[in-house]
Parts: sequence; structure tokens; C-alpha cells
Amino acid sequence: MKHSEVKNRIIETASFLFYKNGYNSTGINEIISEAGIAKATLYNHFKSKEEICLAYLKFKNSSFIQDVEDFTTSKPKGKAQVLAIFDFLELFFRDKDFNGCWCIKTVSEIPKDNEIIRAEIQLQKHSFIDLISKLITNNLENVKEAQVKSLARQIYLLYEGAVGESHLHQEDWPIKETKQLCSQIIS
Amino acid sequence: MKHSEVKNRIIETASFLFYKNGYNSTGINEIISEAGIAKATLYNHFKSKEEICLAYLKFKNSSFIQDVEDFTTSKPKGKAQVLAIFDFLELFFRDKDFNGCWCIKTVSEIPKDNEIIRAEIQLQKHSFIDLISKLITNNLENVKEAQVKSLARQIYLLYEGAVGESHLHQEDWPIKETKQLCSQIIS
DNA sequence: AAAATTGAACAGACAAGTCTGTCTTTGTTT
DNA sequence: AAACAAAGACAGACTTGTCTGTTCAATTTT
Repeated sequence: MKHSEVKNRIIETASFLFYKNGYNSTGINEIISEAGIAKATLYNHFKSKEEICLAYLKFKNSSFIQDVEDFTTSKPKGKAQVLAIFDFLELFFRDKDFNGCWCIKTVSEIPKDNEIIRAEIQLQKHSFIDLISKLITNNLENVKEAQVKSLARQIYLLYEGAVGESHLHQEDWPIKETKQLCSQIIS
Repeated sequence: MKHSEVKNRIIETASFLFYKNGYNSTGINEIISEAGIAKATLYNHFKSKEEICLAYLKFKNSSFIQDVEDFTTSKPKGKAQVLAIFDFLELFFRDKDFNGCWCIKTVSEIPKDNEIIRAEIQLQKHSFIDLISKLITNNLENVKEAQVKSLARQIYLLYEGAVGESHLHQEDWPIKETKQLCSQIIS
């Protein structure tokens, strides 16, 4: 196996396990045995478990941003493209591997003073808010420039609430209610 | 110290540590040394760490429900009493011990198949939704009976989103934005 | 006297990370 | 083409330390 392939395999395996079972509950031994690699190989690619955690967050986020962009742009222009993020979430929720937001999960597990992980997570969330901002300016003509930031944040908050609560309750009414609410505020 | 006082001391100490540092990261040894009791005493009151976790969740929730009720009823009747939950959250957020939602934190840490903990958390959230429903029917006369459930859920989702995101970003704009949004939908 | 608490030792599992030494693959040099 | 070298992957033992939960004799409280 190529060098970069091994690294990807580690990231994918660790991501699957971290997301499914939690960061603290997933041991290095579990990762290597699942990935079918040796421990020294893992530590040849990552200098610590925390470094794998960062790679996990980045991996999840880049897939997510890509998927959301693809999904929304496949919808007809206008309000529909904005509301599409909730339809995307509905699909995400129905997936058997759905386990809520990886950022919230990770923040809940790491010590409060871990600035490195926290900074990465805040960065990711801001990139998502930026995506929503772009969706707004591209699709909602009647929204003034000065309102975009606030509106993007509100939609973001609705989305995040829906992710967490649909996961907690294991039901999809949080998605439906927030989509309904979003529809109200963009009309 | 009385028997029940010891038990309360364990619950308070464990709650403080679980909430601050996380459930998995808090060991039994830390709890007993912080509470100043012997390990056998702890296991005389609780048969497992999971049982302490349940007591922790119940302890946090009953304080919370009580505090929210006291705070909202101290405000003038009408819209203000509903919006007061976001002012309450603002105070909660400014508290140095604020660490987000204990339910979300705990759900993020426990195995997916732990039905006992999960059931308790869902119960707590429903009791909070009930509280919001009562706030609506007591304060918003123009809301029809049939709309109460949906509106309560929406306000609940706004609140929960605000808790999680203010914690994640360590800023209070999520609280301000959701309060603004709430104000819009109840007018 | 009965009940509860104490400290300390204990068991057994598991954690992150290091290290030794071997095997395989790749690419370069002769 | 053959010999060689360097890189990286391999298994797995090992260190150091933490974890939950149990046991027990001694002491304190009621």
C-alpha cells in the first residue's frame, strides 16, 4: 500500500470509530486493528491521538461542505436552495450512521482548555456560516446586504439545533420544525 | 454527616466534575477525593458509575427547571415572560461554570445503545418543552390551542441551539439571534 | 450493639505511546 | 539485468499509568 493510502485508511477508520463510538471511547488499538495496520505505522503518520482527531474533524468537514454544496446547487434557484439544507439534513438523519454533529460531540469530550481542537471546530462552523451566506446572496434577492450576516447566523442556528435535537430524540420533528421556521423568516 | 447528606454530597461533587470535565474523563477516584469520602462509601450509595450519572442528570435538571420557572414568573406577564428564557440563558452563559447543555454533553459520551441514560435525557427535554408550552398558554393569548405544541417545539429548538452554539463559539451572539428570532415568531 | 464510614490494598482490564527487529517494496547504482 | 540501499510497513512486547469495582479490618457514629 502506498504511503498516502495508508494515511487515508487511518483517517477513514478513525473517523468512523470516533464518530460512532466517541473520541475518548475509541482506543488506538481499536483503530489499528480495524484499519489492519501496525501501531508503529500509525505513529509514523500521526504524532499523537490528538493529531488524528484534527484529521478526523477536517475529513468530516470537507466531505460535509462538499456534499451540502452539491445538494443545494442541484435544486432550483431561489428559496428552495436555501431550504434544501434541511432536506439534506433529513437524508443525513435517515442514514444509519447518523450520530449528530461531530463538532459538538468532540467539544463535549475534550478538556475545556484544548485551544487547538476548539479553534478547528470554530473555523469549520464559520465556513458553514459562509456557505449559508453565499446561499442567501445567490438566492434571496430581497435580502439587503446588511441583513445577510444576521440571517445566515439565524439559519445556521436553526440547522445546528435541528442536528442536535433530531439526534437526541431520534425523531425528525426538529428538522421539520426548523425548516418551517426557516421558511417563515426568508419569505 | 447524615446518610442522605453524604449522598447529596456525592451527587453535588460528581455533578460539578461531570459537567466541568466530562463524564468519561471524571474518575471515581476524583469524585471521592473531591467529596472527601471513601470509595466503599460511594459504592454504598450507588451501585455503579452509571447510577451516579443518572443522579447527576436529575440533579441538574431539577435545579434548571426550578430556576427557569422562578426567573420567568418574576417577569411581567406577556411576551416578556416567554422571551425571558433567553435572558435566563444569557445569565447562565455568563456564569464562569457554564459548559453548555449537560444532556448533549452526556449523549455525546455514552454508547449509542445506552437506553437508560438516553430515556432520562429525553424525559428531561420533554419536561422543558412542557414548561415552554405552559409559558405560551399563560402569556400569549392570541396563540391557538392547536399551535401551541408546534410553537413550543420551535422555541425549544431555538433555545437548545443557542445553548450549544454559545458554548461552542464562546460568544453570546447565538443567544441574541435566537431571542430576536423568537420575538419574531411570537408577535 | 448495630450501622455506617474509613483507608488501603487488590484485581483485571485497558489506555497512549515507545521500541525492537523483520519483511516487503521501491528505486538507484553498477 | 543484478546487486544494493533506503523507506516504510509489519507484529507485538513493553512501559507507565488510569480506570471501575471489590474486599476487609479498623474506627467512628448513632
